Amino acid sequence: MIDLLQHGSPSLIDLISDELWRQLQAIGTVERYQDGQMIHMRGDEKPGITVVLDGRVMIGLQGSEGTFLTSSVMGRGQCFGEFTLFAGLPRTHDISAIGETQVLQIKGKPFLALFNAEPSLSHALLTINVYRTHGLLEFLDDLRRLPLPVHVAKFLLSMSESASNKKEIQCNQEVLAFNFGVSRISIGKALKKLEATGLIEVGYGKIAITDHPQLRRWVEQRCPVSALRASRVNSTSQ
Amino acid sequence: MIDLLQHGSPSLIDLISDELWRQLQAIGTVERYQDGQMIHMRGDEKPGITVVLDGRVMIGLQGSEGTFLTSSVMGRGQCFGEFTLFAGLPRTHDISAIGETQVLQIKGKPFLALFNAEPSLSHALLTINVYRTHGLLEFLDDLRRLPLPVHVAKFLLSMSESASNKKEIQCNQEVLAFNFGVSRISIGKALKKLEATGLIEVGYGKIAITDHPQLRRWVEQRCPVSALRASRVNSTSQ
DNA sequence: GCTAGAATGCAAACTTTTATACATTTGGGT
DNA sequence: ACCCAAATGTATAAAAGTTTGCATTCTAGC
Repeated sequence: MIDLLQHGSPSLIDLISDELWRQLQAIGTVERYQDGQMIHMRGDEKPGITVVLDGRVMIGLQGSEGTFLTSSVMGRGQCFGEFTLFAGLPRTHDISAIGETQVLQIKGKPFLALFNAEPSLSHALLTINVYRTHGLLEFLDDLRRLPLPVHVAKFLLSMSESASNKKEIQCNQEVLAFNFGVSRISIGKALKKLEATGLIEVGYGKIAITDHPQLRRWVEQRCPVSALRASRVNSTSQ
Repeated sequence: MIDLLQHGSPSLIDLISDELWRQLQAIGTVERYQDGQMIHMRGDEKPGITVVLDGRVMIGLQGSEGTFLTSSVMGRGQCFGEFTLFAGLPRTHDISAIGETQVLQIKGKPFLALFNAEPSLSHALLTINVYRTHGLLEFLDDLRRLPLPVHVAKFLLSMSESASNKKEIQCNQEVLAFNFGVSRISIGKALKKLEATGLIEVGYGKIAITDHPQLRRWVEQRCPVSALRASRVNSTSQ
């Protein structure tokens, strides 16, 4: 799954202890949603944290006539809503379910109470947000500095690391194009260019990385700084 | 000052109590740097938080040919280094002083101790990072969706709010161009277009907003959520 | 197997952006 | 008041990206 917020950032469930996770579940309520159902709407005033338990949620903005512009997609363990809690502002995005989805909904007050009592929870939240900030900054940097094919290659590498199948990334070119803010045609050209090196293979709704280490080297040679970071995620949980 | 990380996000000093600020100062050490002096280097392993006390710091990457590519500039009250603490990775950027600069350097261990004992500190840090994430996401969204002149206008508006002088933004076109990832020429054209509306005035190393509310309306007319491009980029399921 | 819908490939005309080069303007410093 | 480096304006060719339209390929579902 292609995503700017999620990619590279660890999940809340992975970052906290089983005990703390149980506590969170105790103060929250499980909600079930059908495919396409709205979970939150832009402008909602109720602050709270949501954790995806099962399925996926789509974060974006509802356009006119049912069109939806996605900013982010989150899967199991990912959480969102921190902005309503820590910035004290209403929801900035619409959030809806992809497929049958279960989420844990935790209201602002009980969450903050636990947050104040459990440093490991704030530690985990901070870790997530620090990774998100960092990932976004780096993506933006690359957007400004790298030619499209190189940037795409780098992104594919980093996606493949958090994917279930390391060799193959499940995404169509249109979604990819939107992430990079360019047209499908441009992405197509960039992918063709990469394919010509023999390091990736463009499929139908998927992209395969045929030679991982070689592609990494190819990207590193083309980055102005040796900017490809090791993706070592050591959860500093206590 | 033009900056993606800082703009819109509150400063640490503003977010915490005087008492907590004193405690932070007690466990940190004040360091002084001359203009251009290095404060941290990419790759440094020492984790810690730094708070700018006076002057400014430049966060960026040393390019291949001795050039410095700025990612961010931070002023009094802003803090950085959370990534070294909460992601457990070495410094990802070079950081150097702009002008005579004082910073409060707090080592990882004492900071985390205070962090664990004081929920208001973690609350403040989270607030900062949540704002940063949000600001970056929105900027990225605008980059993909808005024509350059509209995006520039929106950015100028948001900059002017955190500027010392609300009517005038101190920045040259080259810096602006880098922030948007386009050439100086493109920014120049966009600014000329905006100037033609009479809502801003382009000066030498500065941009003046002549009619704040009118410019705001001008931007809103051109990027309402309801009028987003009706592209079928994202279907409800994959 | 078929088939329909989705995804991709491709080409031509086009718009936008870039790079380059140079002229002009500005404003701080001596 | 002058000088000069920095910032901006402008022009043109080249490169990159977009739009449009349609052909082709793939795959899930019957």
